Amino acid sequence: MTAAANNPRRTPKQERGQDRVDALLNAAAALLAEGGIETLTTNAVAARAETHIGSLYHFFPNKEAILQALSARYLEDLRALWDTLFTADAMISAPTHVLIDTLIERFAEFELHHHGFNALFYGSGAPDAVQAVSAQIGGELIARIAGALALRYPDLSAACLTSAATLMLGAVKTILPNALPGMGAEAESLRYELKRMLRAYLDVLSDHAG
Amino acid sequence: MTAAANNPRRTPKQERGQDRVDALLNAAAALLAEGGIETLTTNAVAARAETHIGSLYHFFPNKEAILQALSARYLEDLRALWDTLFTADAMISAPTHVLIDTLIERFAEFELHHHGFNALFYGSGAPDAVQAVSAQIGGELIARIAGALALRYPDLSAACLTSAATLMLGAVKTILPNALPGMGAEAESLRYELKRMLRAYLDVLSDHAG
Amino acid sequence: MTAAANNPRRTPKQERGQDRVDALLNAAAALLAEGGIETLTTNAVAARAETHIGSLYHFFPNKEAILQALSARYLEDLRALWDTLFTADAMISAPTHVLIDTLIERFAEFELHHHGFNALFYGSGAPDAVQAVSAQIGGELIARIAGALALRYPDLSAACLTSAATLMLGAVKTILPNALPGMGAEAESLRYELKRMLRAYLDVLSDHAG
Amino acid sequence: MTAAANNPRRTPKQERGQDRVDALLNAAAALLAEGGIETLTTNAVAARAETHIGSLYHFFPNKEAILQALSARYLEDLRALWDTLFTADAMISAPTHVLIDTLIERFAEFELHHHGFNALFYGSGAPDAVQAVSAQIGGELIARIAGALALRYPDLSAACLTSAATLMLGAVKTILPNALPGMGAEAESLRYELKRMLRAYLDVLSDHAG
DNA sequence: AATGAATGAGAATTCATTCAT
DNA sequence: AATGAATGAATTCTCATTCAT
Repeated sequence: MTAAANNPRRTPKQERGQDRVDALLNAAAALLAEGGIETLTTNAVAARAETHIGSLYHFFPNKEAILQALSARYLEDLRALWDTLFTADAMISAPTHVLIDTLIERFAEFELHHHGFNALFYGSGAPDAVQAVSAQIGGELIARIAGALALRYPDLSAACLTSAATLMLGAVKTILPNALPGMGAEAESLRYELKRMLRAYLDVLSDHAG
Repeated sequence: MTAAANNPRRTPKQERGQDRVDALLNAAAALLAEGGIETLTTNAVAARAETHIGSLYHFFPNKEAILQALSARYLEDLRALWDTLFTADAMISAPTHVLIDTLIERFAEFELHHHGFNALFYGSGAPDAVQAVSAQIGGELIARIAGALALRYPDLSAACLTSAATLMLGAVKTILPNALPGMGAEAESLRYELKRMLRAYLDVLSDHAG
Repeated sequence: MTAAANNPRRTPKQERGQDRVDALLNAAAALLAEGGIETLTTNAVAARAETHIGSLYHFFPNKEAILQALSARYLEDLRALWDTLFTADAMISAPTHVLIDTLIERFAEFELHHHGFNALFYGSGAPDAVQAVSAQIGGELIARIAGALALRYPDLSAACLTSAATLMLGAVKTILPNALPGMGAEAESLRYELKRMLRAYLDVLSDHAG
Repeated sequence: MTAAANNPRRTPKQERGQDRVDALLNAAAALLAEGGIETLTTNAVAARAETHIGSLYHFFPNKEAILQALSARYLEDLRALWDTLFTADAMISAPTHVLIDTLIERFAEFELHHHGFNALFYGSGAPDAVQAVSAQIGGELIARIAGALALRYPDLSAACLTSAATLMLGAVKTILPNALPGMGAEAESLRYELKRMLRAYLDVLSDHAG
């Protein structure tokens, strides 16, 4: 259960191996999207990836390692997305409503294209393995949000920035999964109000002594 | 077998039964508080309640029923609290910051006094049984929040009120468990920012066409 | 893996339960006798006891606990036997050859009547679980032998007595399983020589400054 | 693929093969010494030898073959040692205490220098594969001890000699691993007593009608 | 009603061995 | 010969639920 123990059992050195790893992660993501962590059993992952339980353990030392690898893949894509959207320039000069719009809409898109991300990131009452992975993603996101806010609101204290980031991420992560495009009128309304709330919050954020 | 049989005034059966049910629910709540849903096994509940697995199934048809009963108990207390705090009068005439303060502080208190409530209500990536129970609590709370908001913002559409309520509850439920009194400076800061966010949101809520 | 964790999961309170426990231990002993620790799988024990794997784990928290319970049963019988044979009187006044004869023959009998004892006690290159149990039995036996020798050779130091006891027990435990009555002429010869060796050793034991 | 092919003097294949075999056997010995037979998995052996599981199965048809090869290597060294120590001359003319001293001290040394030997030879409750290998080593040693004793005690029957050899080897093999130099005072005492026992036994051996 | 034993499907993980490249 | 991915039976252990007493 140590960090070291969860490294991939071995780095696949053959193409076949990398394919398998991908197939396994895709299978895990699909299961996560469909039935949540409850249905994510190692046997199910192997079956879904059309391989065998032994192969799964050839590449991953245990179940948690699968979740971590999946999380790493998500984080990578998330970082790439972030770097595109929230450049220093944008954080300093873009109007608030644009920032918020971008945040919500592009994150919604991300979730639509990354099955399983929700189950992984939004798991609160979940197994420790998921909690850990979720915390890792959350930690990085909070740091990034706080960092971006710092550019825009340079007078705020670090503590205040972190709280604001935590708050904003919390709101997004709780609401967004039920407010994705294509989920109906209620979802649209929710997304709209979520934006209003975040905008209103950012508008008062600088009033703060920090 | 003798003393009891000769005692005409022994505790009525139903009361004994209710005691057992309470003990079982308390046990479930304690387990939930300590180890989350993962550790809430039927055998553990029975053991913790100092009764037997057979007895548990006398009173509850299955595991989910325990969670539902527990949820019902929480809801009862929650309703009582709500009725005290958010009367029509208060919703109409109290200043926004008082409403928000009350909401956050009294809910925080509630959570501190209701072990296991968090695990039950805040479970996202959790077993279906918990999801269902959580949705039930959430549904009622959203209805009440929306109803209360309707008194204060009579021009808003039902859809908008529901979205606002969903949003507010979502923010509270995600942030509060990590922002309870006694959890340190970071928690205080988080609670403070949470209040600011909700206040800012309410302040813009009436700007809406609905 | 702690000692506490290996206590019986619960003390069987119904007759059926104690029967099951006995059946499980007998099954474990039989498997041990027939195929050694290798064949002692929890499923095999349950099957042999004509019960189910779940029942096994109803009574024993894990595999090691089975071995420990079995070991406890053996130890009990062993203690009873020892108390009969090696009274203080016998240790002081019986001729050496009688003591040795008694030791070998009665222990041989014990082994014949306690299937599985060998596999449990004589396991050197075995799983940790067996090592531990074996060490427990060995420790008690060495203490008893040393204690008995102390009565007979009061001038010897504790260290010398312990070494002597270790030595004697080691010789017996290695040789006896291959030298039981009914195993043929070679076995008889071995048993005979074993007695000679132990007698010779006891005869020189008192020559020691200690 | 080029340099090697152009080098007419590259290492002959067999030698490379022998190197691999040696590396594998050393790896097996190391694993045996460190964690016993339990940790000796084929994959672990390959990894430890810095080769691959496929290569292992190039040289050994199965796991048991590794143990047998290792055993053969030990036997070779053991034979060389034996031939040095227990010449016919020594067996006939050396004083008993010198013989016993030599036996114990040189065998102890052997064990210190041959990691894994203990696990292989002293395994009683162990997998069949080990049992077989152990029996092989034991058989040869008993034959040699019996043969050597025959020179010293020409009147004894073959049966008696074999029993005596079995007995002596049994005592040594059980006690010695816990009585090696460098293991502390208790170990010294044990080794001392072991010598006394064997000496006492040899001293009475010739009293026998046989 | 109370007790607690019984059931068995299913979960995670291991490992000797095979085989395609 | 070397590499390392593939295979899958076997193992330990869990837990919701049923049922005999």
